[in-house]
Amino acid sequence: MRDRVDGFLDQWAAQRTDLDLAAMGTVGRSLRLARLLSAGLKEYFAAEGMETWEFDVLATLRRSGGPLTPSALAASVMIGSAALTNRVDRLVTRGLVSRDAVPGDRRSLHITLTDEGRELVDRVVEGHVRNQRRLLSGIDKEDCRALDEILRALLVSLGDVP
Amino acid sequence: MRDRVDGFLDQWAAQRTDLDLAAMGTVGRSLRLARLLSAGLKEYFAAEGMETWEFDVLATLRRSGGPLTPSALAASVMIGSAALTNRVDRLVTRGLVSRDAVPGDRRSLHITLTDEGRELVDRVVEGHVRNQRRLLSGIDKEDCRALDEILRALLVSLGDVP
DNA sequence: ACTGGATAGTTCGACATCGAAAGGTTCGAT
DNA sequence: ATCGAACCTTTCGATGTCGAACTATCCAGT
Repeated sequence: MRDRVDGFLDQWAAQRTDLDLAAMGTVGRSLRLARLLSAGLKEYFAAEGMETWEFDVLATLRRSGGPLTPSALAASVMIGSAALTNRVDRLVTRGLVSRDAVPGDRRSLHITLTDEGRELVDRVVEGHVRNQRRLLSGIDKEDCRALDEILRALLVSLGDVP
Repeated sequence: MRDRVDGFLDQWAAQRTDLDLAAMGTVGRSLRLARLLSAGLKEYFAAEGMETWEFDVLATLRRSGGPLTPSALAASVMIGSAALTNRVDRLVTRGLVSRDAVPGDRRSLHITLTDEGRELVDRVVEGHVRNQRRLLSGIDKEDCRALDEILRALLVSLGDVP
């Protein structure tokens, strides 16, 4: 069973016999997998009339259990503060979140889920986890657990720690 | 050893005790790893005075061993044809590739590496593979092999086959 | 109090990407 | 031969993101 990355590596091996390509394969597969998974997630959200970024923001608020500041949201979603302002604007327009003053610090804000926003994310997240299971259904439970542990070790080694 | 994704899952578990979050962890880690790896690659290319997309295009041409059409390039790099036109324009300006007519089919073109482009990619790819090894140095060789095989199986199941 | 430096969020301009439409070219069926 | 369908690439308009500049607010040291 060969994937597209195997093809890339074959091509490189034919052109440059001096390179050690093992790492290139692993990195290439990781990047490629992420693109395919993103596409798979997007597909489900689109079927729910939603953009991926909308779910990202709403889900971050939902799982945190309370309001978040724009800075915290931006950091969590891994985008710049400018892009976040834009996203919050549109979510406010759609009535899914609200911008509230923070008592005690007038520089800051609280982004809060509205009832409608909360109901939406609570409904959509259920199909979302089903969709994620579907995307991973090509490998068995044991491989999934092994994958998880290796990915965690790699993430930690790259500094992705709390 | 816990990563950021473990934190996300804890938050979800605290808010929604009814969800099975295993798949969410795996997908989340894959996406997060890809972002960190991309950042790590970008760092090296920047040190070489290069953008990631430039290496993508040049490397695709280099490993294929000969000219490619814009369509083939766009498919390989996973971008739209419009974006590719833009990229090729800039690479032509920098003298790294050329656009040549295809004898026998005037609809199409050949994008060809210039000598300068080929020398550049041949030099940069060596540091690139070293950099990739560095990014993966947090896990041992055996885990790397296991990771590779699981990723390949997953990619194939998602349709990423030649 | 007051002032200088940090912090929070928004606005602005530049830029890359995408989808759709357009402009040329080739191939096959009549 | 010719017409239309299929194909390849570029152009165009819209959108989303980023970095930098900007405004407002807070805090620490004098």
